[in-house]
Amino acid sequence: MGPDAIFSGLPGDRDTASLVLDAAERLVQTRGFNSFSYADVARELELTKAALHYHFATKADLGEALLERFAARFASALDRIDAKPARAPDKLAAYADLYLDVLRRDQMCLCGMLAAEYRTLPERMQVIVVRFFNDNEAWLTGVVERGQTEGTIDGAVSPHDAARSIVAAFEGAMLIARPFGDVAWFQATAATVLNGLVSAASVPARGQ
Amino acid sequence: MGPDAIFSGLPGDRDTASLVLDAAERLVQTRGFNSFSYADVARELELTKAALHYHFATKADLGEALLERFAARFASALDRIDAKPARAPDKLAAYADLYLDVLRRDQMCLCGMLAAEYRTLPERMQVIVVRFFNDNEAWLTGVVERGQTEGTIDGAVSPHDAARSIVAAFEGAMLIARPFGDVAWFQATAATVLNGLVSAASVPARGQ
DNA sequence: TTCAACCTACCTACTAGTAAGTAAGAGGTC
DNA sequence: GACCTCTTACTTACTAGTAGGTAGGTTGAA
Repeated sequence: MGPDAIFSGLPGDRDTASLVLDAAERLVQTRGFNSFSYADVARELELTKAALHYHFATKADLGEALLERFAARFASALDRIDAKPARAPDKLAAYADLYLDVLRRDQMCLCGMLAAEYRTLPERMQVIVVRFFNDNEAWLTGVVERGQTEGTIDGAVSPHDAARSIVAAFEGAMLIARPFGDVAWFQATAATVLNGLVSAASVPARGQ
Repeated sequence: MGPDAIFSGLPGDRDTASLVLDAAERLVQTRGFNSFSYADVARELELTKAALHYHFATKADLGEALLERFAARFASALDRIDAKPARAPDKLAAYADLYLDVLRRDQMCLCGMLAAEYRTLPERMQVIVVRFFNDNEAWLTGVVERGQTEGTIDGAVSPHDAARSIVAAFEGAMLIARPFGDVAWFQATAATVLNGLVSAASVPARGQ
């Protein structure tokens, strides 16, 4: 479904700046922002550290560019889900697949990783991380609301709370599934959470 | 309820090794394992780095000791919950309070933080982190099972899956609530998740 | 007098970041 | 089409500072 690499930037552009962002992104999502260095990226791209500083003067600039690109790509992934006519549970499943794609590459969600490191991040990066979670919450709230209107989502839960529990569960499931090296851990947990939100009326039996 | 500081080691012992662990623990839970240094701890305790190396020869040793102490303290916190006669939903609420206590200090769960940094950790630390999540899962599975037997937890969900969704949601909620600087974010999300597991039969109305 | 618990003084490796220089090319002018 | 200027995308060689870690000496109490 949809083009691959929605979360992680597989090289579409071939210009150096994009390649730097690609490498840095992968490093952040596997090791963390504080646990990779310009030297790591330089080695990988067979450039010098100074060349990287030419494109991104400081590590904070690099991090910011990373987040901006990620936010744009993520927003368009949500747009793509919105574009298809589907009922809420299917949209939520598609949303889960975004996470799953990242986890399959043994990576953590970029903003999830940066949330852990939050207190050590440059201020402008902090702002974008918070915005990411806000946007997710808003998008999910909308999906849940429409699901309740169409009768596919349990009407007893507040859409806002439901949205929060989805982001929290998905981020947490990713965080934990990665040390376990177990993609199925994420899948089962995500399914359980989403199942709990599905309207009893719209499902014949709730047994597994 | 219960003694304070179940997650974080407020100084009970006054010996240097414990004080080092206390300081390191707080630093890990706010900044991460790779984002604090022996120099940070030394400065705080007004010691030299060499003195720290006397107590914990390497940073890996320090991290391991940190995890062992944390695991022991966490296990005894779970024992304390088990000791009180209470129904499953109350035990799960008490479990949520363990997380809440940490978050109130603007800290991340130790193992949650280390899960994010997993790929950069010394091998022996990795093993303990995974064990922590396994133990949590096992304990929660037991609570959910007993809850289903006593009729307080919805019987339709597999206890194992329910347990996983609880750990995931709590860790994720903590991860996200911290950048928001909003303890209520965690509380609302945790309540939503737990509410979703409570048996419909045991609750008169499910509205908020 | 022994020994735990330090300290001084260091080391090597790495961190982000900078200064100064350069090869290759674009764009305009005569 | 030859010359000049300016830009892009780097390089080499460096800085100050920090990382974890160590060798060897000091101190005070049992």
